[in-house]
Amino acid sequence: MFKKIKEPRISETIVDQVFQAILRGDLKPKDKLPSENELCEIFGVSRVTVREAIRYLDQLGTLEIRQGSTGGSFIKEVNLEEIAVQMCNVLRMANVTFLHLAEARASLERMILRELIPAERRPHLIQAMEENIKKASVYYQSEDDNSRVLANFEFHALIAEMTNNPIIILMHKIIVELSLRFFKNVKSSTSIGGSTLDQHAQIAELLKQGKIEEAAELCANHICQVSGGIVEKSNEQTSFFKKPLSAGRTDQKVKG
Amino acid sequence: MFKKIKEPRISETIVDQVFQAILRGDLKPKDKLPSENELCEIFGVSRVTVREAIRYLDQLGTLEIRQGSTGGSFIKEVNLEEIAVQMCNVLRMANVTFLHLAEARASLERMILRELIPAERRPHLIQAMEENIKKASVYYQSEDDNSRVLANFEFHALIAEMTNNPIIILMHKIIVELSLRFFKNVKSSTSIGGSTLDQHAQIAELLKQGKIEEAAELCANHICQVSGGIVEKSNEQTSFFKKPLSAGRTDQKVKG
DNA sequence: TAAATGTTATTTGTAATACATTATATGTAT
DNA sequence: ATACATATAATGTATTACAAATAACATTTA
Repeated sequence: MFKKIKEPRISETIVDQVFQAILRGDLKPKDKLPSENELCEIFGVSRVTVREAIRYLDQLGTLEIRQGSTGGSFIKEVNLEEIAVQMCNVLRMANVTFLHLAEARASLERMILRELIPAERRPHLIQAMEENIKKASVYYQSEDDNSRVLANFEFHALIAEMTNNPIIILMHKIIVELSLRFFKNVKSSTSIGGSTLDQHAQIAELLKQGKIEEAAELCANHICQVSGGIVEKSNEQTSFFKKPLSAGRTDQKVKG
Repeated sequence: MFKKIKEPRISETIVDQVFQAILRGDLKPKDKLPSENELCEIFGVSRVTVREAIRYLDQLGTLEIRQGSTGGSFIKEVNLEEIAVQMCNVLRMANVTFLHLAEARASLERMILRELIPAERRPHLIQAMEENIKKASVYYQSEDDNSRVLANFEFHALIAEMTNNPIIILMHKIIVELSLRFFKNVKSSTSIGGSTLDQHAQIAELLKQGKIEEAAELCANHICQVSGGIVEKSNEQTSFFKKPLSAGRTDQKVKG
């Protein structure tokens, strides 16, 4: 009969107003919000509340905040890269394992290669791939683990970028970003070696020959294979960031 | 050669400490953080700063905050549903159209049905689908648009849930959540009618007969078809939340 | 006794003020 | 003109105070 009343925080209503202004087009990227003090007057609330709202928008990647006399809060263009990083923070505590990531990425890239790249864009993709391979081959000779990993993921990112579908691109970015963090944690990137480069070249070659289905299949297998090797090396560290929760524990304490 | 120095906000370092405590396992779901005042003493900072950190964790879905004498900040289990909703807020400003969503979901579900559901789980899926169809057929007779839309998406969510891969499930949830918001905006859900129900039944039937490939294909086509009808009805409203940015505009104003 | 009502203590939510820090712009002296 | 000091305006943080919410306990009342 009656609905439970849940007063939203004042800052939330402010956030909403700003969002609405953006969606209406009253606020566009590069535009500057009034200063915190001005906003206090505009909304008739304290600076604490205004700042809370600004924090929210900031953390969402909506704002760029600069200090100094010409500083302030500026509306920012949405950046998928940032969103992906943001997502990773959230997912740190979810039960995501490296195998989940590998499985998802393998399927995703196979799917993209199969169905989501218009034929006329394929030449672009192939060219980009070949350039990446050329660049990467330099890194692969060096002993810099990090560069090798990055070059590897760059190759795979090319595939996602070709879709022109921001949702697909974002999903791929999230997976890559999470995978990268895994690499940083386990330091087993040594499993990315010359064979990786060879397989990348093969994929490009297959695409060139119009053997889409085979290229897609090889790509998926390639991901599984590399990931499998890594999981093996890192042994029990497959659990992503977090060991499985141990049983009971109800005391309430922070590390002081 | 040198990296620009960007002093992190104090609150950010606090957030990090809390994160580390969680990842180490010192803080588990249901645990209570010290009260804001206690945290002030622990970290030796003001309440403003502590609250800023708490806000961040809260918005990430890490905390549940309760007021009152037994209130406080409690660590919360990660909830994919919430994350998806959160993501949508971020994506409101990205150039995502309904067609992007439809394309992504069609491909995603086809992919899942094809490759990501272990054979032994298929019976569960089929059963769940049949139950959904039974439930949904009631709603479909009523004239409640909203219920019909929800029942429809529930069917498709079943597919994602069967993967047991949180990344895949999350991606699907994000797409569904965004699609739902679109429906709320354009009110053209009337295109979801009896034929939808029929097609759902067909998909379940095909799966029952072990015709996986055909089921996957039908599912994808079904999504495209329904979405196509909706786009047609909503005409130029395909642009999701935001019209494409008009050309220049550099003045700085908020709606005061 | 039991149910309704009032009281209290604790915790988060908001306000107001002050000062610190940062960064641009402007003026001044060499 | 260049280098340096200064002014200025914005965010970042601290402090104090009070409002509002909420569970637990105490009190009243039928």
